[in-house]
Amino acid sequence: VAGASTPANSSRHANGKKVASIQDVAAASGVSTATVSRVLNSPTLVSPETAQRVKSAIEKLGYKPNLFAKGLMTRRSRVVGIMLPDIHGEFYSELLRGADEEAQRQGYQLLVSSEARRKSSDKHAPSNDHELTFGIVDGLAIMLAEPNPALWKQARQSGVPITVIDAEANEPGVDSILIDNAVGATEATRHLLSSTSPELCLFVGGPSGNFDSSTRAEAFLSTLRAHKHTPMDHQVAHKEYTASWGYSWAERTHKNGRLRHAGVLCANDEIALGVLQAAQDLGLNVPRELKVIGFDDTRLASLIRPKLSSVRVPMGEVGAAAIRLLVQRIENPDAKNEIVKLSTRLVERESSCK
Amino acid sequence: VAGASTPANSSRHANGKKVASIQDVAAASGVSTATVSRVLNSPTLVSPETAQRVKSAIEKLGYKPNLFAKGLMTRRSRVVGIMLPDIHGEFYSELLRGADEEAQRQGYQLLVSSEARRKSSDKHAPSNDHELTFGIVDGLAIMLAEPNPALWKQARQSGVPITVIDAEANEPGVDSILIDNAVGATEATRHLLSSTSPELCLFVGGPSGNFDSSTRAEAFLSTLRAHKHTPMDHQVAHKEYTASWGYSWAERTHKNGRLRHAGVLCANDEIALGVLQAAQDLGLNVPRELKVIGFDDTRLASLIRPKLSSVRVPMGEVGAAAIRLLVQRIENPDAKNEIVKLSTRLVERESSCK
DNA sequence: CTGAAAGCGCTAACAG
DNA sequence: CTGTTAGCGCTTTCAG
Repeated sequence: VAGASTPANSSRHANGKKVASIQDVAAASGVSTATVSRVLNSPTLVSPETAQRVKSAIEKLGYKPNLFAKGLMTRRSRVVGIMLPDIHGEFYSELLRGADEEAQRQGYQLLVSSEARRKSSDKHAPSNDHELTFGIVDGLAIMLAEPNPALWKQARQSGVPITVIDAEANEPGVDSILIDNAVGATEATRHLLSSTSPELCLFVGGPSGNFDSSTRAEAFLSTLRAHKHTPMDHQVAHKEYTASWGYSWAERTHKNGRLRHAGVLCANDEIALGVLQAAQDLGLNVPRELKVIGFDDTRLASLIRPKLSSVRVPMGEVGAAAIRLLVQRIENPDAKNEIVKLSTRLVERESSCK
Repeated sequence: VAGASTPANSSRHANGKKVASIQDVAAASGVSTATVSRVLNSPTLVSPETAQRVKSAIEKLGYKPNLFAKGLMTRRSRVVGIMLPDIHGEFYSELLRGADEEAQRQGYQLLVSSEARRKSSDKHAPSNDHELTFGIVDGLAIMLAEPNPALWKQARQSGVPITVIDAEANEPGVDSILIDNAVGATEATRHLLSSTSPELCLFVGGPSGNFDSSTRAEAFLSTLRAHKHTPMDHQVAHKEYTASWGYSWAERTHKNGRLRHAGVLCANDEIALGVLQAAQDLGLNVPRELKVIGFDDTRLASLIRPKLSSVRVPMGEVGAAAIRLLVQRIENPDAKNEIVKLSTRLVERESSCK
């Protein structure tokens, strides 16, 4: 085994470019492939001199380990997947950023997959899009904003460690990240109640099946009850997470004579923005004649005027926690289940002050 | 080779769970592994009866091909990487969505990596974070919003096909997606000029090194010159892509007596929002006493009041085009270079009308 | 149309 | 500390 200095065994990429393999490095540095492998993976096991020789060969040849071959042995890719209902929007975007940062911190790459993908295609076809996702990742963080048994089943079947965001998984070996919507929603409702009587407090929700939206509505109602008020049907409405829904809701409510002097809690900031705009168009002064509180505390909230009070949801931390738990489980599959509950809190701004 | 119906050769996941291998399927259906492989990859080469038998075995065993082994042979992962300066924000978020949708359409998964990752860690350490990214992906779309030779070099060395977003790569085999900032910026400037004299037109830019921001500024200046005006220094300012920069710029400009009756083109919508808010606080009516145009046409633009005129940049399409070109090149490495230039256009709203 | 056999590039015992 | 050896699970000639 001579210290040949030119790639002998070199292989090639799919596109035809040749790449050095571990064999080439071994040959070039006059050691066995095992030693090269050790230099890379267990440096303590190899003598400094040999290590140095191997390293220069690696450098010279521009050697990059073939991750497929590596993964075939180690059954690890150092890639984690994250599956979200959608990728776009302030909300998911911040979550994704948090996840990406944490993945980076842990030395993992992030494979992103939005569920929106599959919606666009045939809903009924049992698409196997995700098998690919599942196949290569070491673990999967999956956000279930509403019930989705099909997706859940598919994820479980994949066999990789899973972390669930936003829903509680009662299965062994599955960790959960929960958002404590109740705390913030209660705080917000109490804040409204400090200047508005219970019967004038209103909740404008998102999709009725959405976990977050319904938990927020529930907390709103409980708080009203705690204030000796039995909520009436019209005090809670559900539809979607958009400004135009907020706008139309406000118009209609105003027509019914119920908007002036109301205190409105919205299930997200966009809805709140719609309400705010309707108020402006209807000539209602916020906060004097109408108090509005949003949810999520997206950048929007502090950017618009009047500045929107909003319940802060730490989306970045949610994403980070999901990845953190996931990596923990990947590296220690038998650890006991963990549930991280991230709190929310009201950020008071102009739109709700007395 | 009997049709054993229980996994004989079954292997296990990293977490200890056992999984069926192609061998198990072969045994269970009484064929060779080669045939199983053919059923999956070249169905035409195998008789319908055999295929059926194999398929049921696959189904029964819940067999999923091991993508590492597969990749080791095929040198393909069907994963493409996308590397962005940041993940968060309306802008990148929309780009990412477009990329994800296109990847889905093409049957690829999307591995996301923000450059922000590395900034957080030591800037000087020649981090090898990205080797991982590069190692497993079949190709890489990389956005270069400003010069970054180090990253570029690393990407090129990886050997995988590359598509560049926002910068023109003059290297063989590298495709580019360009945003035609000039068209929209010119259109916007002309629009301002229709109601404002050239010396009252102002440009508020983002970071001075940013490609987009400087191209927009350049087009702004050219248009002024085309209108027989020699721009003065104060007519263009650069700093950052934030509302607070827009706000402070507007305050200062007002103090200098140059804001009233001005026509302002901003390098993005957030800056424009800052200008709008300053105008409001300074008691300037928009659009009567001040015209403002943003850039990017993010959701923000149509959400705020007055509604912001803005130059629409089709970020979703940028992301989609990047992935489309990339996949094309992966599947046909020797095709000639392609440059896709996506156009921009002014969307007139309230903030700039006469 | 199907099987046998040869690896892809790497890691991980097991010896020395 | 280092080399030898035996695969990981799959695809792909090459023969039938």
